[in-house]
Amino acid sequence: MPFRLSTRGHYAVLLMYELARSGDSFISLSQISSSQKISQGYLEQIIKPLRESGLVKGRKGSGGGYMLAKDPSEITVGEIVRSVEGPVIPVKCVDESAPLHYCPDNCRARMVWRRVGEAIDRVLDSITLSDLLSEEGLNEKERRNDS
Amino acid sequence: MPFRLSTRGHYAVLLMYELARSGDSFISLSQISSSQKISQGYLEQIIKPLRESGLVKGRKGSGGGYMLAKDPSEITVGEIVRSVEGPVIPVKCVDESAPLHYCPDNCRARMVWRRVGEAIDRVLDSITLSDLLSEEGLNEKERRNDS
DNA sequence: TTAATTCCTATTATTATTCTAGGATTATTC
DNA sequence: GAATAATCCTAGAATAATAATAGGAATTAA
Repeated sequence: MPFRLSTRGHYAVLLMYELARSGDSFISLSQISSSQKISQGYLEQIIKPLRESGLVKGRKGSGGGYMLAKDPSEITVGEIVRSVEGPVIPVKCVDESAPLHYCPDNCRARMVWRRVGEAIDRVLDSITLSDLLSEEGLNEKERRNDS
Repeated sequence: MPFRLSTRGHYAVLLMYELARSGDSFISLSQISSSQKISQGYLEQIIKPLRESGLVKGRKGSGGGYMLAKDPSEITVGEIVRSVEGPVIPVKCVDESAPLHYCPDNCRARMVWRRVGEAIDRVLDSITLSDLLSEEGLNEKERRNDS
């Protein structure tokens, strides 16, 4: 199926949502692993880039864990997904950073893929963790966008 | 990278674009295979669902090949992509057709994935093969959408 | 009848994703 | 200060998805 998000990005959002729910305290991955039924080792790999891009901070040792490094209202789903999966580039031939973007000749459709990527980013960037915390907020936003 | 389109969908659009360019004559896959540098066997697999959903028609035998079954203005990129790759469902837990959509608990983000899928479909369905034939047409549409 | 093509299915090869294993480091708690 | 609980790090195995190949049957035009 086209345009799938791998579990990596999916779990990353879930993970960040759980941290957002817990506010100002450190939560261990083992807690999230057992509550969300996701392998702890996999979570460790997923949270690494989130830490490196300054979205979460970790504390080692007993009683340690992770917590958000910013207010939930300042973290978008787009930042989370791009942090763990890289930029949204539906088709290689629209990758600006790859100078040798080989594409079977005459790919007139490039514009389409570029626009798809922008549309995805627009949705992802319009939703913050605090929107997810209150379903009300999310639905309001939706109503506003659809009108 | 997230939300990627596989070569299957990419090639399908390329293929349909080539057929659209050639108008009312049958074009063989071997021609497209050599001009676009795509394996002919792979093209055969890709064009099968396109034929089954009535977007192209094939003629066997010498001088045979494929041509569009409708006017290019009546074929959208969305129809092509969904025909060869299935529906746009970024994350399993928003798949309506799968009754057992298991999702790690409390997936508040479902709304996000649903909205991403809709945004992708909106872009894909707004562009027809005849839009691709004239770059002008495509750019005009873009200007209209962005304003 | 021959050549060119679609049409069909199974299998292999390649790549990407998901998960596991094992350990090093750091902090807390007893 | 020792035990424990956690992050932090890397390599690799297992699994799944994607891309490509192979070999042929059926059909049509020349």
